[in-house]
Amino acid sequence: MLSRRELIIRSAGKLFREKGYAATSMRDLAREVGVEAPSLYNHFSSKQALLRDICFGMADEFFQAFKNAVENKTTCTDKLISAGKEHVRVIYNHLEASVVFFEEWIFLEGSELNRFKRLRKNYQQKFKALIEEGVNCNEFRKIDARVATFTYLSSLNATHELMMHSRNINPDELAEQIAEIFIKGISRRLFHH
Amino acid sequence: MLSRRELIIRSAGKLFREKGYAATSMRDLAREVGVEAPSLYNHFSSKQALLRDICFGMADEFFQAFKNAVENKTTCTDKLISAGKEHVRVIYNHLEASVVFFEEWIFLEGSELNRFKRLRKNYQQKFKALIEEGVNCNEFRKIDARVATFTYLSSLNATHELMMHSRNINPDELAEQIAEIFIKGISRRLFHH
DNA sequence: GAGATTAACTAACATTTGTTAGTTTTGTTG
DNA sequence: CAACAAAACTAACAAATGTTAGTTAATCTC
Repeated sequence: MLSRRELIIRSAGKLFREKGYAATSMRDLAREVGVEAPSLYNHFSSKQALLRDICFGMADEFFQAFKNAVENKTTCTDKLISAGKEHVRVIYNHLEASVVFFEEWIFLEGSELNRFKRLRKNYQQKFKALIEEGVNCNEFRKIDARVATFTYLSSLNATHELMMHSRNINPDELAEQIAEIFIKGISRRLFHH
Repeated sequence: MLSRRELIIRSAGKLFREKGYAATSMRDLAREVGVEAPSLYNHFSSKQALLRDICFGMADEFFQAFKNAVENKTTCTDKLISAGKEHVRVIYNHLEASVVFFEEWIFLEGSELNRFKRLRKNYQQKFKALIEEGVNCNEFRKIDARVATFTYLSSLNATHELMMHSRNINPDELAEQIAEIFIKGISRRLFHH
């Protein structure tokens, strides 16, 4: 059973994704939940608080997934593939919220905005570190780690668009294919993996 | 010299990128231009018309750039690299408007929204066709062209974020690096190109 | 079943929104 | 300089916004 609070968050995620945070009114959200707008304030202190919960909730998910992904893996290649898979799996499991996480975080206000940016940078940094390590130990070619990180993550992030439009896509396979292209692209030898 | 109309479009691009279409008011835009809000209506019939001009103007740019990119190129590899470079160059030359093109088009209304989606699909199709051709003539591995297209384009599109934050990046070099990773990733032999 | 908590409701608020009407200023052309 | 067009202005509109106040219904605890 879905708690009231959970239902509101989920509905907010749906609407924020469809119409964007700014274009979604509390009355829109209330209609979706099946309630009058002021009732929402019994569960959340503000519209901003809803966005905050979604964005930072998703941040937690991504960090947790990364942690699980890399443990028990040895090579940078394996770690990057696994992290990519887990990343896409999080998106798949939270299709609506993850779009909010990717595209609506700009509407976070004040210190929360900065906190969010810091978290995001931190997460990217984890991927970058793996790539740099791979370069240093000759697992990968001498590439610009910044550009490579960026290339990999933007491909992974964009999967939400694919999965949104055809829900029966297998996220593991999708991530696998992206990872394969990327890893081959930065590897020393072909058929390395 | 910047025509009045041009100045308004450019300011709208800047604000739509910074705050999003929905969260940018005509009064915000007027302040940016240095004028009162109703004066804007001497140049544009509505807020929506501004968005329309930006989005479809950018679509033209991308299509034109692609056309220029592939002519006089023979292999699929060369075409894909060149198209990638031109694509990133368009983004670089219109940093603000291109972000609007990528992220704010959802606020297009009615038939314009559908027309835009069609254009976008059409453009992606051009890349996909190149990749499929490359697979058929054994230039590339047997990969899923849909996923590969998607991987390449999302990396290219995301460059706006990088270039926005450090304007002195060389767009050609950036595109070159991304293309190199991607092409190696889908090629038959390493050091093929 | 009394009392207390939770969560819904209605009514209303001050602002902000895109846009129109009508008027005045500015700049160009004969 | 007269005439005209372009583009600015002020005032105002109806609608929508996030949120608060105050109240009532439902649910749980003892």
